[in-house]
This record gives sequence, structure tokens and C-alpha cells, in this order.
Amino acid sequence: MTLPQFQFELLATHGRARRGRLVTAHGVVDTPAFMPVGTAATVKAMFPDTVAATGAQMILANTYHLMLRPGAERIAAFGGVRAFMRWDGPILTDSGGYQVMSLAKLRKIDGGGVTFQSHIDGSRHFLSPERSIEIQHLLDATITMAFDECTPFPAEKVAVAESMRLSMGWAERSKTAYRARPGYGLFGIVQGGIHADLRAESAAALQRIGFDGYAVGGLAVGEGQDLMFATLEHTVPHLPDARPRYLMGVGKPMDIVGAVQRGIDMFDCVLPTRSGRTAQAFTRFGPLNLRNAKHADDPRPLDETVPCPASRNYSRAYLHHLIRSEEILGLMLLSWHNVAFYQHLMEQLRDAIAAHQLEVFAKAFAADQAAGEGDADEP
RNA sequence: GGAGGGGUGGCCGAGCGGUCAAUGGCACCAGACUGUAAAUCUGGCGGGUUCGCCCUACGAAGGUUCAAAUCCUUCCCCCUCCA
Repeated sequence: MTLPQFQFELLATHGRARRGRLVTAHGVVDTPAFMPVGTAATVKAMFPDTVAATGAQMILANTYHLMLRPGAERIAAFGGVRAFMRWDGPILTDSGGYQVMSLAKLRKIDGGGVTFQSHIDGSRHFLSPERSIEIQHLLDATITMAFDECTPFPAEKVAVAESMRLSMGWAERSKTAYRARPGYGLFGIVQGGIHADLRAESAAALQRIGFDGYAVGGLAVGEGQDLMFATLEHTVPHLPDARPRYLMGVGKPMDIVGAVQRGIDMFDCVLPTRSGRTAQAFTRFGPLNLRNAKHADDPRPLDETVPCPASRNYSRAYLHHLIRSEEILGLMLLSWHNVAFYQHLMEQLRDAIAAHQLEVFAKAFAADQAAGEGDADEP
């Protein structure tokens, strides 16, 4: 019996948007897809079964965090992160490249790689392209990400170019270190900030190396939606049509809609789960802050358009009470709802592309988001 | 009845002559969150304002002082111990 090859099938296109299907050793992923983030081998405050029930087909885990705790070799002894956390579907691991930026105060870069000082206990850990790939193998990641530096914004163009070229060198070393297996994939990451020439150079460099998919990194780091969309417009045309395109770390609902319209197939973002833990609920009619006093007597559910118990079965008044009381269930229900909201959005986008109704859907969705505060029905 | 301690902004609790509209914490009112150092972080929180200040406030009423939440007197209330 042979495992299915890692492949990407294009089922339909509409403008630049694509409706596709990723076939992996661990399952199928319909695209455009949103992957909930499970950094520490857990989509925070959610059961794996619940995550799957929202429609999520693939999730993320993180090389850096799992390297520190509990350790990649320990997870390998349990058969990889999927078995360890009991997530049956495919999993994508970030390489630690984001932490090169987010933990800038706790690391030093040299040509060989990055030395981190653990944010947990101060101990030193070295991450190179070779070690990052090795860890991702130990984690048994379905999709392995090349080790990169997520370039911060704003930055001088010279520094952006230098950072991008460092990442391209690391991409080549990542490819060399990677062990290809049927149904598994390795993605390269385009860098270059908001500069069209640097993005083009990066996309070309990655394709010379050759990857199973191409990610766009270094966006949603403070440049704003207009610049992010502009960057996608000049970057995506440099990526091969036959390979999946993954916009890393994005984003808010309208970021995702706009990026799908610009040809992106895959997303991940901490927002649905983090916001769920900080009292924000995304809804068809815009975000709600469930801490706010105005919800105290509101009998309406969060969002009846979302097919999820957390979205439909609990009053805003109850959720407000749980959040105010710092009850764990409040975090769980909001996280569950938000992940379900994102999955429902992706399903609607997939349907709209297949039906060639993407512009219509995007326009209606944008109007509802702007309508405001999830209170469109409010008297 | 005697001895001692105490009453401060919604609550707890610092301050103990001027730099006090009064530290902190909680509660409350908002905001932020984008490949997760996040069940986190930030701001506001007596009233008015032409944003310079003005008014009202530290149990009550008097008093001392240029100046009082801070010192004195009387009163009211609370707590502890002894009878």
C-alpha cells in the first residue's frame, strides 16, 4: 500500500481566486483553507475533536515552542505531534521563523542560524535550517516550513533585502535537509517586505530550489491592509499556478476575503483563538467585545449564521457573564465560535469561487462586517 | 464602666502639616490583539472647564495655621482587651 502523493488539485478558478484541494498523507484539505493555530500542540481552549467538527482540516504547530517544551525527541517517541495531541488530520509546522522576529530580544542571528534564549527558563537553544527541519521531521509534520526570518516592518529596504537573501540561503539549506516522503510536503517562504522587486527576486529564488508549496511571509506585521493587498498583487503572479499559496499569519476576516480574491489558498492566524480568550467574537456583522456592559441583558446568540453550537445556543448575556466571571467555559465557547466562524467563512468563499459569485459574496460580506458591531438586528 | 485602636473616593487599603483630587489592589467603563513570551496588554475611572484652572471631597461640627486627610477640642459610630 502506498501513501498518496502530496498533491494540489485546482478545481475551479474565478479571477485570481482558486478553489482547490490539497491531498496529503494524513488527509484532504479543501482550499481556500484556514488552519487554526495550535502552537504548543493544542488549539488553545479547544478539544481536537471540536476543532475538527468546525470543519478545520489542518492545523498548525510550532517548532520553536515544541522544541523547548516538551522537546521534539519526546514527541517523536509518541509518534509525532499528531499522535501526541490526537489530531488525526494533516498538520503544518511553522519553522520557528516567526520567533526570529517576535522574540528578537531573546535571540542572536549568525549565518549558521539563530541562538534563542528560552523565554521559559533562559536556557540557550540553537535553531538552524538543518535543526528546524530535523525537528519538524521528529514532529512528523505533514507540511514542513522552510526556516526563515520573518522580516519586521517597518525596515530599511537594504535591511529587508539582506533579511530576504538570508532567508533564501536558509531555504536552500532547508530543502537539502528535508527528507521527502509520499504525501508530505515542504513549503518555501517568500520574503521581501512590501517591495515588488525583492518579492519577485525571492519568488524566483525559491522556485529555482523547488518546493511543494509557496508561502508569503512577512505580512500583517504592521504594514496595514492596503500595503498587504498591494504586496499580494505584485507577489502572487510570480508564484506557480500548480502549487498551493499560503499567506502566513493572516488574518482578520476581511484580510482573508481580500487575499483569497488575490489568489491565496491557505491561511493561519492566532486571532480566532487569541481573541476568543480576550473576549472578542467575530460575527457576520463585525466583531463584538463580550466584556462590554451592553451585552449583559442581550438574549441573542453570537451569530446564527454560523453552524456551531457555540454560535447559536448561548445568549450573549450568558457569554458576557462567563467572561466577566473569568470562567474557563467563556474562553472555550468564544474560541470555539471564532474557529467555527472562520471555517464557515472559508466554506462560503470556496462555494462562491466554485459558483463564480466571489465578488458578490465579498461585497455582501464586507457590507455586513461594516454594518457593525454584530448588532445589525439591534432595535 | 475602664484601657487601647480606628473611621480616607463603589469596596479593600496607603498617606499622617504644603509637592494630595489623594499610592496600590479590586470592581467598574472602554480600547488593542494577524506564521501565540498573550485566560494578555493599554487607557479611563468626583463634578465642571475657555484645559489655565475652578468647585466639592478623607465620619460630623468647631478651632490652630499663610496652608489641614494630616495638629487641637467636642460629638457620633466601629473594633479589641479588661471589668
